[in-house]
Amino acid sequence: MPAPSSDLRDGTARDRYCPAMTKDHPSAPTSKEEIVLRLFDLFRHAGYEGVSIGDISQATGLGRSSLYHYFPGGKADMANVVVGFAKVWLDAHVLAPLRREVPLETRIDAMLAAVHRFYRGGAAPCLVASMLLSRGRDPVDADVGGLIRDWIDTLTQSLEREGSSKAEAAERATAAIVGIEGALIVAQAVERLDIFEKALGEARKTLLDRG
Amino acid sequence: MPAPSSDLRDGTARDRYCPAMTKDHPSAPTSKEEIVLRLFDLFRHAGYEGVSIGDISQATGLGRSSLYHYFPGGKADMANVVVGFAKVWLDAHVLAPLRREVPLETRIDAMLAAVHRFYRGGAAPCLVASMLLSRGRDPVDADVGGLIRDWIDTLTQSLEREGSSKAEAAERATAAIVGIEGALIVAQAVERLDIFEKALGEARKTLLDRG
DNA sequence: GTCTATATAGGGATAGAC
DNA sequence: GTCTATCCCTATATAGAC
Repeated sequence: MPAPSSDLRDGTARDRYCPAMTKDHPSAPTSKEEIVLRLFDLFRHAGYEGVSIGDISQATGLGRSSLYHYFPGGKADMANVVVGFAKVWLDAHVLAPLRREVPLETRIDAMLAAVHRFYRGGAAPCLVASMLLSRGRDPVDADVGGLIRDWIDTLTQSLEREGSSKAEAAERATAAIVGIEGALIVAQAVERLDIFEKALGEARKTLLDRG
Repeated sequence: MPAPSSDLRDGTARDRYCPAMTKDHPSAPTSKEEIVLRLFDLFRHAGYEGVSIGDISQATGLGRSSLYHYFPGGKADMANVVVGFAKVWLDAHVLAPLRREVPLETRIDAMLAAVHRFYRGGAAPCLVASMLLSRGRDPVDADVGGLIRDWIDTLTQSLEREGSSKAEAAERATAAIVGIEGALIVAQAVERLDIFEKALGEARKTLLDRG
């Protein structure tokens, strides 16, 4: 498995040079945020149990000692930080636009653009789906399901502001997210990214239809 | 993680008593099909890397030696057999009804009933989604994505017989399966099985709407 | 077929020097 | 902060007796 870059960096993240970069990983490691981004990519692709410290060391270019320096709690710590990062990123880029005081269409399109970026056009799996697999067997205590819950809730509230009843808004919000999550699975299973693109379009229709 | 029964047994599977049943697992093991059913449950819930031989031994009540007797190829062998089982079950219970010469509504309802049973009303994850996680890193050579591909193709053909164009039939078939797969993820993430039930209803509408 | 015992590798994690 | 070396546990898999 290669270690693709997430391209989820914020403008605020000024990369700094890291002298530790040495051997058999694709490119130089950088800031702590960059490290977290690579961890995020690993966990979303392989789940908690599917990622080894060796994988992480290779993907980041950091030795074991460095990793345990940044994450004293070990692998569980890393996973929790990754979930926290996802929560922050989701809130900043996907949910925040939904709370703005702009037309519904503008809000939805902003959300969908962020979603497209977040999942790399359907090429990157959902962290929640990947981390759900080991729930109950792993030492990760972060609330992964809460990411989906927050997303549904915020989207529901955004639709309610347009006059929909709470029940109908919740139904549409849920349906849209169900379609996105399902498209990620199916697109990867049959290796057809157009399925994800199509699903985003369907979600848009679901959310805007006589909004 | 408990070891729930799949309730996917065929009528043809006559359970036979197995003397090896001994210690700390929920109920007596039985035929080889019963063993595969338990493996299926383990892999769908935890993925390939998330299941250990110890887990399997406990869930089946079989010692390591017995497991390697039934599956000489070890864990990879077990996973491949499980994927093969899923393929056979899917074909027999989900796809076969779609090929029958009965009204479309009858075909779709038969498929949905089987799907409901297959996923235990949304409580059981999709094997494909779980096994996709380790693809490329594990020794499983079975084509897990092929399960989804076959499903889409058979459903598409079933819709085409009703006069839909191939393109539209494929779109609807894909959308229905996307909704089902997504509902499994979301339902488990937010722990609301009604989301899965609702998704089956939506799939039905998608597939039958002016079919 | 199943058991006990074991081989071998890889996992996560830590110690202590630098 | 990073390195080297190491500890300890678990994992898969096998051998050989019954």
